[in-house]
Amino acid sequence: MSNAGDHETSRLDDAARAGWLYYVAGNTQDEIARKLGVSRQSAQRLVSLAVSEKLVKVRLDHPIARCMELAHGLSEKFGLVSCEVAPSDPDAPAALTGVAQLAAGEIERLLKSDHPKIIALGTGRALRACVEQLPKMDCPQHRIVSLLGNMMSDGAATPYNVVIRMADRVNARHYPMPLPVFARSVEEKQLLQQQEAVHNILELARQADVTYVGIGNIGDNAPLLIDGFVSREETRALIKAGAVGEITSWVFDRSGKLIDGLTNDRVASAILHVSPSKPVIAIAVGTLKTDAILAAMRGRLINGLITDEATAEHLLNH
Amino acid sequence: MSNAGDHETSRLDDAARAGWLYYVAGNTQDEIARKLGVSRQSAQRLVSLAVSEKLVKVRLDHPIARCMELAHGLSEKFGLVSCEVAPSDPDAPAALTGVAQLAAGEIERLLKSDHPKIIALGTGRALRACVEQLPKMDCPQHRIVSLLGNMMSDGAATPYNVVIRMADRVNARHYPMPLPVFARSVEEKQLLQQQEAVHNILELARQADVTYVGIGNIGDNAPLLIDGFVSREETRALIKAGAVGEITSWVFDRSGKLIDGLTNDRVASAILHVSPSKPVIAIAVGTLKTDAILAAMRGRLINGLITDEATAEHLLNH
DNA sequence: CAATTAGACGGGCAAATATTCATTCAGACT
DNA sequence: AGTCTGAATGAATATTTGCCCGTCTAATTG
Repeated sequence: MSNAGDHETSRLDDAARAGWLYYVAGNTQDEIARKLGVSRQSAQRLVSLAVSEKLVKVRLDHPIARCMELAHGLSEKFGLVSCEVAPSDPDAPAALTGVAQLAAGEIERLLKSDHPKIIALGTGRALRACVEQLPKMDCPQHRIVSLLGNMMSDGAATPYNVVIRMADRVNARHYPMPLPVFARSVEEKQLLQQQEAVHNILELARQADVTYVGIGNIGDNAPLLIDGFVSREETRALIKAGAVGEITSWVFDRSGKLIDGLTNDRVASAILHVSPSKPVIAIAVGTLKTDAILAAMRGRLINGLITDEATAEHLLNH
Repeated sequence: MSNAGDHETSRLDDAARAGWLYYVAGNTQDEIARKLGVSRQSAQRLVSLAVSEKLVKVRLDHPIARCMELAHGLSEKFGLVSCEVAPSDPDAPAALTGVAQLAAGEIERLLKSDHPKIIALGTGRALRACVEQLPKMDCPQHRIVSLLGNMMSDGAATPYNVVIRMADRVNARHYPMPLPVFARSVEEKQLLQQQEAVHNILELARQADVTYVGIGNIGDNAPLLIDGFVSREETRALIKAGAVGEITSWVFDRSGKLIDGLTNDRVASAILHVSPSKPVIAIAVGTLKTDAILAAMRGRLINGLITDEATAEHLLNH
């Protein structure tokens, strides 16, 4: 017993020595092997033992480090395939620019690919801000498709038309959806979606390689209400039915399940299709939205998230 | 100006991201390159930037780490070619076993070499304890030579006969010095050293590839006094002449210079020869000895040290 | 506006590191 | 004693990393 213990501790001592020489003194494993009088392989084993035994602790002195940890934590906890957290600007915690730049960077990287991609987009302020950050590019190989109508029910254009703006910037083929966001009735919705053009666009959206969406909360300050898509009475009914958030106007409850009936009967938007190889990434910032974001992640409506530090903190602390 | 600053910070941000992914998340630089959308080379540059900008801090959670730091500090401060620090046992701070094991390990490594080596040894409790830790070995290729006589002036054997004990253990040729430690007079010393055998041994000692010695303090509890080599009056005279320590009975002052006259006139031991390729390593423990050790290092009487944590701390804080 | 120059970039290659695998060795158990 | 087992070892090999160098870009200067 005492022998085994001694043996173990002396091995750990050596591991610590090797770890120190490697990480602190910057020796190569060959040098460590020489100094400790063991073979190079053994030195390597000692170093990796020091790591696996958690003897070496690495810390990163930079605000970004916290963001990386939060992103990692969110990915783990909610099984996301992709998660990025931008530093919050303490002066303007609600500002979108950090997140918008981060998301724009990711999209830009995507667009640089030579392989043709289908990119599906929702709407929303965050997404709009992000598109504004995109540089001029020339990407005729890609296609950008809208997930939801660009009209109000009365035919007016919707305020945050992301697809057209983006296609404009990056010069890609694009497919805005020539529909209202909500049909006036279930029958009208079916009628509209039977049009061949609409059908094709919905099919394209289904095949999208990546999908970026915003997330809206439900309540007095809900985007859907503010932008005039749903009435105050409808909002009340939705809340009563347990609604906490919406993505492309599809309203869902606390567990991320779509609400049956009510406005969802008349939503003309494409339905989301999540799979690990076809990420659906939400861009959403703000503590008001945490319930909606949490629900969307729980219900696997999304499998990717781009947010800011403050929101990420809230999400990890329920 | 603001552009340059922004550029720099965003570069550091990326460096921090890369550093985090590399050191915390354990990604390879290829993966980082893919995730950050840059070339592998750039990812490598970012990681090394994070290191050179001191964004990554490594800490080792193990008592050994402190010892390594102390050893490093001592090497730097006193230009040692070799320095090792053993953890002090808090229960028995004066115990030699930690240091003895460490030194034995180093000697064992040396003995494992196939190249014939000449190893010169002094005496002392520390060295003796160290030799006791050596395992049985078979090293006929090496030679072990004594730096100083193994007799009292009256012909009795000296108490800590290290050479014979060690040669016994490792089965090497050995050369004990058939002399008293101190001659009775300058004339006797010259006479003794003119013997051919003694002359050869001294020459061998001069050529030694490595030399291990103890360090003694001077004073009421000096080994030289306790073991009966010098009298109380001689000790007083030595202290008056500025003596603070001795190595192989050669007495030196605060700055590491050998004392002129007094007992040094009659010392029959070999004189130490220090050079970077022929290290002279002291094995010395105890806060009583710090002055002696400091002096020996200052005067370049030694260029290597094996000690324990507590002593090392004292040495570094003057 | 042209010339110069500092710095970033990526290809290619050598060094360093990680992993696999067959072998050895010490201790446990029959 | 013989045999088994599991850990440790070093050779071989695969992967990863670090660095040099020619090229390119963009900013600065005359």
